[in-house]
Amino acid sequence: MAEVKRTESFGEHLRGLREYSKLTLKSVSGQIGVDISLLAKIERNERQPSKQVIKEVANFFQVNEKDLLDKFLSDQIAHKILNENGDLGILKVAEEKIIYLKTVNNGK
Amino acid sequence: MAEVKRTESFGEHLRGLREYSKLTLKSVSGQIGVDISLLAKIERNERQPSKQVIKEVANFFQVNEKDLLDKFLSDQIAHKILNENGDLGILKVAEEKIIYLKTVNNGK
DNA sequence: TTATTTTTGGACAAAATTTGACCAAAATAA
DNA sequence: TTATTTTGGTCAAATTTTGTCCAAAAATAA
Repeated sequence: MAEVKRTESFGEHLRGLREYSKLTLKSVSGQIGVDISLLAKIERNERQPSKQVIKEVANFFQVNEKDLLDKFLSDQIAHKILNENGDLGILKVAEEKIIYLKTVNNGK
Repeated sequence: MAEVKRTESFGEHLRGLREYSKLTLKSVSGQIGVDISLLAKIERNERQPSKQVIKEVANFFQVNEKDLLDKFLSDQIAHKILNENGDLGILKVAEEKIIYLKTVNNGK
């Protein structure tokens, strides 16, 4: 199996899965029903995958869908902070807010 | 000065600043040139502040603009993870990605 | 109480962003 | 070369976000 790199982007990961399987974009795009050009752009992080695409890709490559979604989410967060020039400390604050909101909205 | 609560949302913070100053929405909205209803919604986290609004608010209340922006950013990240049901571990991964990308894109 | 002020909630169109689809050119492989 | 694969760009449709406006609700003052 391809090695797991934590800093790898969603697109890189997806491309890795496909190349490891020795499949072409055409083949994968055909089987999961996603436009070939769109899929190529997702692999290059030029377009975002929809939830539907993430699900189909996970099924197709037999990987955990939640893990894939989380990988995509961490990409989005990293890029948001990078292009807003946000401080790294934001992440700790965000974590506290999440924990706080989870307990406050407990039940709801 | 009003106490600093780390888990406080951007809107709550903004409302706190205004109430601490004993000013009405009308007064503040008039002085910074933002529609009163929009400002009220921002305080209730029903609308997002634009960068411009954040800047004007920071100037008006004499608080650090970057801190305010970071407070807003941490809100956005917290909510994103909460409504995508993302794992808390995402934050650590995002941090690694940010550090990685900063060194990789060093100079650019 | 009534009158005034303040805040909220919703509707609306304009603007901005995101989406999937398509096709031709570029790059790679046979 | 030819065939295959990947890339880069355009496009309109769909979706989301934006600021503005107004009326109702809530709070405060008289």
